[in-house]
Amino acid sequence: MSEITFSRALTIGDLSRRTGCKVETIRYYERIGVMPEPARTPGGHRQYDADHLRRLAFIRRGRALGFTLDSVRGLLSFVDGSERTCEDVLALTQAHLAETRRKIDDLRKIERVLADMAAECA
Amino acid sequence: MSEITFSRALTIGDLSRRTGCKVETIRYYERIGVMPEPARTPGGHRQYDADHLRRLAFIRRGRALGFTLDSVRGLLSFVDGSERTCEDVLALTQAHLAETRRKIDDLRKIERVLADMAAECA
DNA sequence: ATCGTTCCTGTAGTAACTATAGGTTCAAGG
DNA sequence: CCTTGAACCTATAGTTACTACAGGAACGAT
Repeated sequence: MSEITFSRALTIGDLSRRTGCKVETIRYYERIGVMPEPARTPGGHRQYDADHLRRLAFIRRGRALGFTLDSVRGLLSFVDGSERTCEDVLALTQAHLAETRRKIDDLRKIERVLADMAAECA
Repeated sequence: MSEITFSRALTIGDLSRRTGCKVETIRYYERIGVMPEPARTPGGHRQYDADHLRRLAFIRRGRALGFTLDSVRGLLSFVDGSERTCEDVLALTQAHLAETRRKIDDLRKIERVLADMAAECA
């Protein structure tokens, strides 16, 4: 239904604006291997597509939530379609699910504290 | 009701075990000023109390959720009872509340992705 | 053709830890 | 009391995950 497509390739600057991720950080992600090397123009400029955009958005979301790059790398390995057994997948997702739920609980606590402070003031 | 008290002071190791924060990190927090300098034994060992424990737990929770130390410092300034106007408090809490809710939404998305993956497997 | 913006590589700096070295203090047991 | 091993101390160097130049080349609109 809502497939994202582009007529032209995205520049690194486009990707940066759409994800809020700094250009230098995108190049850094490529260097350390969490983002794949994209195609290049004859002049050497990087050309990205919708997949790159989705992947980078995923990485950024994970990082903003306190997951380490290594954790994110682990999550991405599902996307990268490596041959894993069902048990592996279940074990990994369960662990991450538990962590994710803990994080939501913690955020709820902070939310409460902040809301209470604001209310006390008003 | 559930006031936390200790008969003896807590060592830095106690604090570390109770919060899951490394000893070195606690000393680092003291150096940069987000944790106050605690009392010392005659021999120079740090002595902590329940307030220190609560503060450190708060810092760790914030950091684990992707807030910067600077953001956490901002949140702590409420606890530190500085004289702020009501407007200041409202503005700061509203900003953080918005961020907190965004983070919860993002975690929900990740939770969904993970749950779907696990379900697909089973 | 030119000109401003954006891109390139490479390197150095920053934030927030984390680990190691070399030495001192504490408290439990003898 | 004295020893002894774990936990503590300071200081410093290393790691992770960016972030910010510097110096130059490519792009696209005029």
